[in-house]
Amino acid sequence: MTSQVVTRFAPSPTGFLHIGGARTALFNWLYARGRGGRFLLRIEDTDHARSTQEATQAILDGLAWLGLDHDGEAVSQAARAERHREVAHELLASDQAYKCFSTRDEIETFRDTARAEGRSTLFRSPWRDATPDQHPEGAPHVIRIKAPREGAVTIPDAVQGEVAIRSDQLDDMILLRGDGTPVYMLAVAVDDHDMGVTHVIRGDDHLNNAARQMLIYLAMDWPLPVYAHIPLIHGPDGKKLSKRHGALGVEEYRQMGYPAAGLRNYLARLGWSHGDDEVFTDAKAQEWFDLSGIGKAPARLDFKKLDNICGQHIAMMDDAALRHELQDFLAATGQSRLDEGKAELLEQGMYCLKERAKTFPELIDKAAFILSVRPIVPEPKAAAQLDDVSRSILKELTPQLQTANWARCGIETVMNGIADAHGIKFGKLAGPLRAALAGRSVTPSVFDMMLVLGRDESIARLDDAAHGGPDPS
RNA sequence: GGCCCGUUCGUCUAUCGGUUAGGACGCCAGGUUUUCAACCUGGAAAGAGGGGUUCGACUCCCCUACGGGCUGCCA
Repeated sequence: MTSQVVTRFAPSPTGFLHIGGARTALFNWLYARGRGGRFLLRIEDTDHARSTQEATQAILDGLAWLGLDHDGEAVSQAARAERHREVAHELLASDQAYKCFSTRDEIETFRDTARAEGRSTLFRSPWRDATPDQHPEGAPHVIRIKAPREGAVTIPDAVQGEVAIRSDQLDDMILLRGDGTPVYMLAVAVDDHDMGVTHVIRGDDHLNNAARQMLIYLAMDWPLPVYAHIPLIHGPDGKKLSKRHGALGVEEYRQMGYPAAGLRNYLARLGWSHGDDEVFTDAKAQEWFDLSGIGKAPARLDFKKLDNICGQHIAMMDDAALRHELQDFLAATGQSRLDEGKAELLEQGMYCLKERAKTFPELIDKAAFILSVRPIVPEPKAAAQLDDVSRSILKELTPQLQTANWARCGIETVMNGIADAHGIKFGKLAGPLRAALAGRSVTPSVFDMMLVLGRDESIARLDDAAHGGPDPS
């Protein structure tokens, strides 16, 4: 293999893993994984003031939960400062960068007058063509790149097409600050190159930056990566995603009980499509994902669709896997895990629950009949179903169930028999049975509940209901 | 202000010069049903506006409007 695909996700550790960042990571992951490539992680922690260890951990946790595994250790950008400086000095040596002694005040003044005169505010340093003997001895200075003054830089972008930025829009950006620390643009270009990144897939807020970073590639004579600037995600109102839209961090989605597989699927479809395919596995997503399928317009978050996709994923998930994810969800939300007995029963009953839930809390709610223990205390609505008449029917029912063939058809036969004997339809019986078995008026099928609970537990619950009540005498 | 990017049903999107503009979510109606859900059937619903180019534009070009981004010794 001559050219292995290498992608990367490069978040700055200033907070939790943003849902938009998660999608960027997903796209990079899908692209690399679908091509037998490598997916790298780089923490852009060069801003010491804002970067925190907690944020780094939160990002790592978020990626882990989402199942976006990266290859190798996460790279700390800050730790590579020496290498960034090295490149800056190489550029200086080859006369493609220069020392600039302009002070912040001077630059400020330059911008003010430029603005006042309606000219470009891009700073033009007077030091660009100065010779070393003109440099003030030991004065503080930054190192700037010599950006081309003529022509344009054209970014070949796999999503946006060829985007040309005229040189008069590009200033001699700073490479090394006055204190010698490297600036973001330098660090990104150097790191991407050194890490062998072949495809830079990132938010289109970096589209303009790509031209600046290309300047470094060009000056160093490095081969360019393939750029793919993807549109950002917007809130349901079409505005830039912000706190008022609710959930921003993937951790919040986890807390809400969305399965990671469903979130991956939903996020993948946001801004990317493969014909009419809506619901798919990771394997399919990896197989299908391609830069050419990415759209150019920003997409809005739609929780209704997220719900639906997640519901479908829960429905198609393996019962044992679902059981474990549910336990993890409970633990992650500070709830206690189910004991093994309940968990086992839940797994057995999963077949009649999983097609009814879009999130884990919903699944747990639907599983109330499994999780609750006798005596079942019916909710008001369910209690209303247990009148004297239905109680007496339940009393009749239990002995018959005792000897019934404990299978769907066997139970059904008994139920229909009882209903017939009382000249009612089975539907009339279902309400009281729900109340007795689950204490609720909305439940899965009564047959499924009885099958999952087993003969003894079912009969015990029916007995409880038949003999309970406000005035048994 | 300058530059860059974007604009198909309410939402996610298909279409890559010729289609009754397709699908999905949601919504509405009907059906099935043992409640809810699920499921089945049907329905309403779109090319931002204006100019070109062309035999023919959602599709190509220009303008406008709107939205977003960049324009830092932030990342």
